[in-house]
Amino acid sequence: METMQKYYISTSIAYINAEPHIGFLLELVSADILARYHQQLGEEVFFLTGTDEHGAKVAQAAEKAGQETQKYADQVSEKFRELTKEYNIGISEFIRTTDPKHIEYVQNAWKKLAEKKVLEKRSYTGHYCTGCEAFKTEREIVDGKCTIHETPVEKIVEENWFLVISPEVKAKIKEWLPAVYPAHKQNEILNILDEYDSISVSRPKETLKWGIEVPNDPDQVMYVWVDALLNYVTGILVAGKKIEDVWQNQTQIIGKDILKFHAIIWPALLIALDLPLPKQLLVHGFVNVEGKKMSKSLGNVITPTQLRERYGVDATRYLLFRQLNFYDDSSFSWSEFDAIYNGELANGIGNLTARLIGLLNRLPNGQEKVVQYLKSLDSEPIKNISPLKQVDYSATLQQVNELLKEGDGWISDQKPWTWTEEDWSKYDVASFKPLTKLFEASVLLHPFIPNTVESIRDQLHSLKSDPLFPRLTK
RNA sequence: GGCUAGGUAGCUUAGUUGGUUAAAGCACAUCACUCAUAAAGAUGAGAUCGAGAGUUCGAAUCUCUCCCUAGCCA
Repeated sequence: METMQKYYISTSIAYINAEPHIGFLLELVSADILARYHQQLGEEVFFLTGTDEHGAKVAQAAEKAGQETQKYADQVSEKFRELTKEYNIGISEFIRTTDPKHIEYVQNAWKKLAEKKVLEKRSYTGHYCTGCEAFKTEREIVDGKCTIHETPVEKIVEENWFLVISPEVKAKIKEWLPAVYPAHKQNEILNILDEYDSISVSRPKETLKWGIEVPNDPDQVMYVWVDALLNYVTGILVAGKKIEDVWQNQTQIIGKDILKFHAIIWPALLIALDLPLPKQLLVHGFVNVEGKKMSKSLGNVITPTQLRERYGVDATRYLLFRQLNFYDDSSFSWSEFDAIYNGELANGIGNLTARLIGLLNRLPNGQEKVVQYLKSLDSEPIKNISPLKQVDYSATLQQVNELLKEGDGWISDQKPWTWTEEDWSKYDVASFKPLTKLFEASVLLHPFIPNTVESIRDQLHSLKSDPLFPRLTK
């Protein structure tokens, strides 16, 4: 028997020191679109997301909230899980780095790293910023303060475990670079790669309490990134599956801020653990708001719930990929979202569907013919030419709009509302172009707005129309 | 300071290896229409393609210098 082609897609896991915002929503939806597209292609899809819950910042946030750390983590993690439900994100598993299975695997993995002698204990002197959870270089410190957080850095001398990035590992990473998209990110990695021979991967317990203990060295706690990255493996175990059954044909989606970790530490870990490197690493940009960086202090944070309340789930999913540049930084603006909502969703696909159904109702035995015709259409060719195959979201939506335009244009040209019964009898439903175009568009749209595509199908089957996207009035 | 990406019509963007009047959508103006969610259609106006210099018969596209934006690294 032929085995199904497999597809493993993951987002980065969200750090729980803040609540979900539009940036993480974008990442979740981007993964969901690819997951649904590969399901359309008949592949067996495993889709993982989750929360990253260790590190000093989480402990601090919990303390500030006056809560026990684990309770705090439970609570914030739940908000991210709710987000996946709110936006119809079809995940297979939601991994939490405080899951006992995760912790157990990470400790075993560490032992394996130790056996392979890629870990070394050394003394380290540095200036640490708790805000960044990282040691800072002299340039990054002004007047003894971190330039990002403007809080004092501490001078620290301590014993740390280091992950050695050997020349062999570097060579393997270089070979793997074509997996990184967009391609220009590959150069960035090459530059960074030369600068690291080893990376500190643990901290003394007294400075970092909230984390996974280093096996056989109870005074040390793992650096959050070692712990966090392994979620991509442990998520499979938590889902009750075997690693080798899922760990094939992986696509990982991350934000550009964590490229370094995914392009150096992560491959180094995988190589040491004898696991293949990901097939594809997609790196997306940041979402700014009206041209400015989104931040709590500016008070311009856009939440997923605000978007849903204004546009609804599917419209938001569409707008995110129509208006924002996934692979670059881009700027969110309410007025742009409104304009595209009205222009392409209400006036475009929504209106065409209603218009089409109105006309098809004039066709003698219309409903029966339409149902039969739709049944006979084959969606295979459309799926296979979808630019989603090249992970090109915006080209896909552009194609959708061209199809809809063709459909609308045909109606305006042929003026079927002027046809007599005799005229109608000359047309069979298969040559009614807008119906075909709408069908093709809906196949391409399915991964983006699955519920709406379902409604379109239902409305065509019943030939009763109901506005898919009610116009925004202001 | 080094590196990466970007700077194209009011806005958001396309522009493959240099080649005829620089493309699309939104917004705008005019005309026409009424099957549809006060929607759809046609036409038009709107760009010295960040600045300068160079290579070339010819550059938004290649080279150099500079300016601005975002980011990564030291």
